Amino acid sequence: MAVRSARTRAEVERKPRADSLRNRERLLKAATRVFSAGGPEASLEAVARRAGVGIGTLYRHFPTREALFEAVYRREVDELAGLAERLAHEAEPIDALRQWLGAFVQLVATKKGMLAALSLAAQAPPSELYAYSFDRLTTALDGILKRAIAAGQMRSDITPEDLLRALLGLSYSYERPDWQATVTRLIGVFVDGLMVKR
Amino acid sequence: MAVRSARTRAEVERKPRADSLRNRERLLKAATRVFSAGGPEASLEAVARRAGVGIGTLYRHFPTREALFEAVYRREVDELAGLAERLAHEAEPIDALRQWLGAFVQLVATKKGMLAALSLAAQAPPSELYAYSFDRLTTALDGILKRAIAAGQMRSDITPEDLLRALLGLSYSYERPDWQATVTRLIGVFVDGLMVKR
DNA sequence: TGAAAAACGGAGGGCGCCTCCGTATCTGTA
DNA sequence: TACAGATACGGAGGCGCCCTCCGTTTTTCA
Repeated sequence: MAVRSARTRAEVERKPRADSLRNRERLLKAATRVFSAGGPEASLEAVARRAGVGIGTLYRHFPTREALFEAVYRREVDELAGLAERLAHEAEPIDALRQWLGAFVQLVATKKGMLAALSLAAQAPPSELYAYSFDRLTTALDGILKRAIAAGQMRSDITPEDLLRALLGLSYSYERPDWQATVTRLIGVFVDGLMVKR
Repeated sequence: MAVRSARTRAEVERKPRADSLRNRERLLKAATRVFSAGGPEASLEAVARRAGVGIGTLYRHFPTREALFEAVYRREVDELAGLAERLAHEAEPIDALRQWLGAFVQLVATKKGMLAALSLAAQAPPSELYAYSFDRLTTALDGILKRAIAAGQMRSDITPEDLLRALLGLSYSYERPDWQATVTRLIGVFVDGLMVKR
């Protein structure tokens, strides 16, 4: 008697192992530094080394380079999306857009890896794993765009995806001397083009 | 006696060896195909294999990936630049610009590697080798821009380099289903933004 | 025709990708 | 506290690519 459980299995969720959590955290920290220094094609083995973890462990936690990227930059993406949502309510549509774009450039200035991450996300659809980042941002942007269009201030044939891609593309000259000014200027031109004539 | 030469050396240019010329040609042909299929990071060993040539030979002819790229796409660049020069004389400035941008997109559609090549050129300055392509295009574009600005049809704070970079960036969503339409639309928006307000 | 110059080609050392599986560690139960 | 099963670890190993180096082959020129 007292043998209460017996088949309790299969539906019982164990809590994640402590070492697993610890390693995941270490990997994220290491990846942040390595990507930030070495760009999007930095060596994953270097990440594992820096984390003090076997390469197998890295791959178990993050099956693809993309997955690791996304995990590293998810927080940034969330913030960016949150800002868009806030601006959609608090500012005039066109201003909201300009402010958000400015914030984006600002962010890229400090977290260069993010641009690479999002660009990967924006590329080929095969990267199913990226859905999160890209969706999150386009959805948030959509709020701003819809209002601007409804207010008759912006042309209606540009989707949030278009805008995001354009933004990513235009930002791609980062890594040059005066890039930030240049990119800001280019984005300004683009926004001017978005505004309804007159 | 009869020993006429003796120190004739050092200033005498021999004609290039026939096999060298032949191999160079083969490599260019192979590279064109391989880059076009595999994108900018295609394997150089694959190029050598396809050319039926040793890897050492490839490296002797083209010491860097960039050098090979440039050699492959130099002809295209020249054509593009030539078109810009012609358009600068034959068309209304803004039209000339639109036509040239359209031609660019068209070209990228068939020679995808070119986009990668030019993008590399537009990146970090270290790539001395790219100077040619980038200079050639910006110079040619400058003709169109100058006229448009002089005619009071275009804002004056955008340089040819800016425009080229923007073009490259905006084109970067190629490799997706409907990219050509999208890119054309985005470029259209950008040009609208370039035009002097009303 | 033969010697010197030029070019060839691929082996080899290094590195990164990713998989696979024997071993070590942790968790829940009694 | 002890132990069995579940879970995670780690790195060796196979593969491909990068690039260099040098012994061998081919071509040129006199």
